[in-house]
Amino acid sequence: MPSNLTEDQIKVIKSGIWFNSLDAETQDILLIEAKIKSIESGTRLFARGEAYDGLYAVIKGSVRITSVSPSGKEGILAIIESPHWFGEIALFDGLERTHDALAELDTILVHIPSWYLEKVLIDKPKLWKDFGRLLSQKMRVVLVNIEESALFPPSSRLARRLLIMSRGYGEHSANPLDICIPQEQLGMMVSLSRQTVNQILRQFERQGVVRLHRGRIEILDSERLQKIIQIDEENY
Amino acid sequence: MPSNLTEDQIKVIKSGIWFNSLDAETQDILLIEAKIKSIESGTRLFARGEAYDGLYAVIKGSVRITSVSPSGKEGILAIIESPHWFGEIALFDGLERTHDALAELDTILVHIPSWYLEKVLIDKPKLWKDFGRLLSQKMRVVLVNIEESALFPPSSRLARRLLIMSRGYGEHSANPLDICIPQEQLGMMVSLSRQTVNQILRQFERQGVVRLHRGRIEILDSERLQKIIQIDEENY
DNA sequence: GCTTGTATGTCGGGGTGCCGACACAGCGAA
DNA sequence: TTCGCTGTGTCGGCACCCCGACATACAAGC
Repeated sequence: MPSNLTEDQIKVIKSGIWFNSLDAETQDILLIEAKIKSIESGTRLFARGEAYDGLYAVIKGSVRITSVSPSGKEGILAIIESPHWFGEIALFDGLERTHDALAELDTILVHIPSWYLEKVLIDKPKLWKDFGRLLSQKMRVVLVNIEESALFPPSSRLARRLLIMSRGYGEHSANPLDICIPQEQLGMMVSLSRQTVNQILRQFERQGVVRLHRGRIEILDSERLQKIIQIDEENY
Repeated sequence: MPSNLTEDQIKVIKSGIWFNSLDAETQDILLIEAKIKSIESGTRLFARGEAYDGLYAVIKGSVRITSVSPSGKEGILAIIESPHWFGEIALFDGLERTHDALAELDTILVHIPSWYLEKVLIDKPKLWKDFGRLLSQKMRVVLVNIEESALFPPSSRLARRLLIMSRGYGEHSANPLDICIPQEQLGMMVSLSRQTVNQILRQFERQGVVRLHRGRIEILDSERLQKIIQIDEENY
């Protein structure tokens, strides 16, 4: 398997549900021209409006997908972690990037350049379906987001986000139960101020479902948290 | 061209940018098994959680894509009008419908059943890319939505929505300049109460950029409206 | 140790969007 | 015409979220 990646890196990539769903041959072919890209914490990978240059997957660290308003407000769309892919929206239409991508920590990425993707896709047009699955998967996540922020109260939005993050976006089999993120960033994800986030979290803590630490939130009882959400939403 | 559609109906379908971008042969093939579906105003076409059954296009009338919270709150994701397609999210993953689809008026639809789509896609896997383009197009719209509601003030969100609707989602070449929708529904799209929507609209009216009617909003000066948005957003 | 920087906990004030309420206007049906 | 329905215009009170401010706590570096 001619590739620029180490055994371990390939193992990480293959642990992702989506990549693993591809047949073995396709997996190998895609990785032929894949390059490792290491970026330091805080570095910008790409910015909104830049040209599409291919797909990325996170091997280690995490990437924050954000957008900034003219007045300087920042909103976090998502935080991409270990075996996940991103940057596929522009794959189909070739248009510009919609968001900024920033490394949260020192981060290692795999990059498949667009010229190579195009080449492979000419040989294997059925692969379009697989990339489409990747896209539709994200679409569903994003639609849930929209619905939440439109229909649910702040506390419920926050709690839902905690549960999502604790499940590691559905791919980590182990339950980390620890969410490593400052409260302010949580706020940017659910459109709440840091203070409000803190207030709600403290309430959860008083109810015994989470424990708060510096830069970290520990989920103690995700089932009770679920129930709290339900009650919240019904009386809204 | 063996088809169940009338000449006029086919003409409407072909006036859509996306469908028209397909090569002529593919267009014909897709329409072979297309069926016309007429539904009365207020009828539900499908509901969240139902099985995927294929793609739809609006010929006449309009379809409201909504979701309802447990407490009964309703949010409007989009209103699909004349030459537009919808229902393609589930095409890739085969999962359930994410939203309810309701006819706003007496509506005529084209339906391509899923079994036939699958058949065509086996012969023409490159078509996956085209459906992916459709999906990514919607993804971009949805992402803009998210950003707006997270970062911009209510007045700006409302104004943006007015401009989008006046452009007919970018496909009507003519400028209708008339938006036929009650203020309450506008509110459901931008997460504002009817009263707040009214207040903002009246302000726009005083500034001379719109005129309000019963169930209708007339855009008088879309450029000035644009400027108002900018100013709004910068001082938020 | 001390210092610096970053994250958390908490308070009070101010703005603003939501809600209930009510009047009224346009429009179709009896 | 007179209902009745639906959409609009408007007001006041209330809740709640944001923001500024400040104290505190933890972590890393010198």
